[in-house]
Amino acid sequence: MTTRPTSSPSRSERPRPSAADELVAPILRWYDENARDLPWRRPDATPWSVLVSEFMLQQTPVVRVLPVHEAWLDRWPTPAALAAESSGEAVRAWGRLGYPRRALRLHAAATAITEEHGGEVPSEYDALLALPGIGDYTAAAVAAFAYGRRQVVLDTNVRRVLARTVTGTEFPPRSVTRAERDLGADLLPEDAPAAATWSVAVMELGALVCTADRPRCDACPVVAACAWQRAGAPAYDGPPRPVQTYAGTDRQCRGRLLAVLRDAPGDVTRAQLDAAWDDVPQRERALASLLADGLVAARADGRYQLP
DNA sequence: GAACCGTGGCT
DNA sequence: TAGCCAAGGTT
Repeated sequence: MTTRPTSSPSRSERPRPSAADELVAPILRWYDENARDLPWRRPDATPWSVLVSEFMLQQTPVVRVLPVHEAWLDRWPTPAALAAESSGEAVRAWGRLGYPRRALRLHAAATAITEEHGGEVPSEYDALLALPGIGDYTAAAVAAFAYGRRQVVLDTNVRRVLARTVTGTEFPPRSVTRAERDLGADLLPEDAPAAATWSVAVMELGALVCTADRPRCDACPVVAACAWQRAGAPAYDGPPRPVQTYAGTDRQCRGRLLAVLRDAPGDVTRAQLDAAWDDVPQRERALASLLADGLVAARADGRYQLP
């Protein structure tokens, strides 16, 4: 940390002159005392374990990921082990985590890692980003958490914490903005390992304390410095968030059809699939999309199976 | 940028 | 109850 003279131009240009000093150290201390003991955070966790966790954690709560992640690593301890099996086995092992295309992409990523990276999970952001199913967040997260690289990690937790503590709004913008990236880069500690710890610490604070609804501000290590709290915790006044309907949608229909395949030991008949959903046009549409996605395979004998 | 892609727990 | 939310990515 550096001490800036009060007359420094850089100080007057910043809305919160010492945001880094006020936030980083307290949050690191808080994390040291409050971090959950998660398998993919342990010292002996492999980059593959971290990668698998990041795929599974996309839009899925930790508690549901834990048992599937453990079984997955037991069965496929390396990318090559997964790549050696059919993608259908990955879809089956994915269970009910949701968004089963992630299982397909994880299998594809394992194949690419095996064939193009000698079986080792890449440590470079760009190489990770080029893998199937890996976008900006996951590439940064794996580089930081598996390899200790210095990366700006912006997930929904980090964005919400920064929106509140620094920007003073209850929620971040709908999509990541340049301002958020700049802020993330500003706050990131210079030292690479410290930067990685900072990133996971902010994520943890967002997951456990600075939650989307009913944040536990009484337990927050930076409540005194929080711009949102200082402003009186004004209610969110941005555009309404789109309601995510589910019942009766194609997504639910796809889920029902895939569950039939997942729960069957081998292949299934068309009649078995038909029994899972009444609306015929919707069922046809859903099955066609599952086939197009590669989540279901049609057999020559008219039956269906996982790929 | 918007739409789409699962699932289950909570309030 | 029904909306809301959970470590996003792809098209």
